[in-house]
Amino acid sequence: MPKNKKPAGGRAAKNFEPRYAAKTSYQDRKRRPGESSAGKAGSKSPNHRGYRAEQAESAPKRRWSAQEKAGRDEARAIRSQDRARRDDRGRYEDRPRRDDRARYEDRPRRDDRPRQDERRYEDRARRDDRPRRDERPRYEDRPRRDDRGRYEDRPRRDDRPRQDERRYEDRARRDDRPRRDERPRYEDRPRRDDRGRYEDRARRDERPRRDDRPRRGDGPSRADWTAKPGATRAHDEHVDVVHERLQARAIQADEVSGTTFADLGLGQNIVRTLADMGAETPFPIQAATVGPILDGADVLARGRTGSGKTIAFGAPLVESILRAQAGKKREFGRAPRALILAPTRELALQIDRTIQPIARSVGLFTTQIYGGVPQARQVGALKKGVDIVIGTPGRIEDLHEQGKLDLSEIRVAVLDEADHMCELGFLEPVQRILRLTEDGSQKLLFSATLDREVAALVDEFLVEPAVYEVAGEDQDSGTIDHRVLVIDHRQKPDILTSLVDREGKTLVFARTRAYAEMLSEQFEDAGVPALALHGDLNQAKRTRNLEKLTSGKVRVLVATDVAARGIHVDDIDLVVQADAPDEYKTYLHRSGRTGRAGRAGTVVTLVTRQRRRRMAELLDRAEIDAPFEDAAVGDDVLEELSGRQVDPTAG
DNA sequence: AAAAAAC
Repeated sequence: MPKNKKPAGGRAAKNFEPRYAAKTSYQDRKRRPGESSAGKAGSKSPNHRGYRAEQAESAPKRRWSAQEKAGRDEARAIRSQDRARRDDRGRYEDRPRRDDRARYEDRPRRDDRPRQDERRYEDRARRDDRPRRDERPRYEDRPRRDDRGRYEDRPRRDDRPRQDERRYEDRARRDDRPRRDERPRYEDRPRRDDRGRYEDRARRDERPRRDDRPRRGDGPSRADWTAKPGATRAHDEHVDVVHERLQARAIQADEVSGTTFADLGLGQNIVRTLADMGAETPFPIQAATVGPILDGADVLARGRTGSGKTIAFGAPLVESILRAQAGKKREFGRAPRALILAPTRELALQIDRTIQPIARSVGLFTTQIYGGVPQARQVGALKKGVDIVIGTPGRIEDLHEQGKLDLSEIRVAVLDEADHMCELGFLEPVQRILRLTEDGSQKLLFSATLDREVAALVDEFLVEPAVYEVAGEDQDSGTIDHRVLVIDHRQKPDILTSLVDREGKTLVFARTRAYAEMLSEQFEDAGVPALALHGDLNQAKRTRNLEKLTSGKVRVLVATDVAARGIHVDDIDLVVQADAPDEYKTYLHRSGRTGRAGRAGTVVTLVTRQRRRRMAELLDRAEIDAPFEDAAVGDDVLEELSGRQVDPTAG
């Protein structure tokens, strides 16, 4: 394949230069240890091979000590290893041809120059011809570090706002920047007043309070949880902060039934590709958001897990970019026009798998930009030019800082799992990235759990955003059967093994990487093939293990919350939470790995007696009804949940 | 507190 040859040739060509440069290090070999490190303060400990007594610094030239010889031999050994390694790089064929070199006869005669190993120190340029060692500025006399521009004296950082401290208020005023009017105005759309506008959302106090609704048990009220956002309990326990829900314009499912993707404004090629992917007619969330996105509005959308959010933003995004590019040539090395940010690499990869075919159907290119894999391919794609970048914040910032990713022409930016992207650790990189996009770029925020947590981004980046959701589509109305097993802690391993020993695909969630790893090994040992998915694995393994679950080569995957959000595997029919989640949102996302696109699924959460109440509170916040039942090893409930036949004669 | 996210 010429494709393979090209990079190889390129590498060889590149190596050509450094090999000549390598001569320098060959010359280095003539140096003796004493000189090469002249002036440097040797090791202070007498037993160290680099040890040089203080007075050696100024002492007259003398013979090599045994110690120095040993040091020299060792240095030689290291250098010859280096040489061997060098040889591994440049291929023999690529090295300078023999004919290019001076012919043997023409080279200095053997006798004219000492052989490498015979060359003696004395044969080198005479001391007198060179600056004498003692005449050279001594290390001590060289400009002191302190004499150079001191860090403190350099232009103060404080003179300009630090990147992460730069506040929205300090930025160019909106009015000073290109007007948003260049985009199709959202106002021109019909039914504008029907929208739940962000600004108009019902104020907290005006809405029915959550505690007015039927509650399970007597846990702290929602008001208690939200009264002081971020407040901590007496001990260092994590607090499941419940953010105010955004009021949305609820799309009635029947309101959009009968609508087609074409009706929504998508072009023929895209519609056909969607159909090929199995999306014949739009899901409600898609019917709700495609129009506004095509109109250029900033959109917040909440759609139940597995409700088709990726297409809801992906298809109109491709259509928008296509329209904006209309009539323009596809330039080599063009800057990307759309950016999709995701919280995990797996999710970024998966989004690309959905969007790439849609984009390609109209001649647009996508690329994944995420960490854990070599940059070269990603940079190569960017050099050729892509239209849509899909990735995770770290690598995107990295490539931007390296000048390899130009974000200045991004006109549509999407945050998938937007509320998660607003959490500690994600928010700031996301803000920095969004600030790099084109002024007035369209922002789309999607999540199954979209709440006021995204306020930090909404207030800075979104203009008159509308919130959409599908009426009656909260998590509890879905196709998922929620169960809580109250167990004895000591039986947990056996109960887990019993649950996962089944036919269907099972996703097990563990709180830590170590426990996820441990559980997968435990299942293996018990004869249930299982793999792990967590951040301690290299990306190749992560990708492979998830793929093995998708393809069915393994039916049990034990994961940390890296797999909690967005990951779509068609037919996971059981989710087991080996550790109960800390946050109601985590519960919703984890459980959303099953019951995708209307399928049935079961979520089993294991809790100990002590955690019972906390779990009840969490489920209350998640607005999920789940029966609690005691379970022990061998109980029928384990058989039932795992889908194994319960023996009717067993009583 | 853990997990994720860059080399």
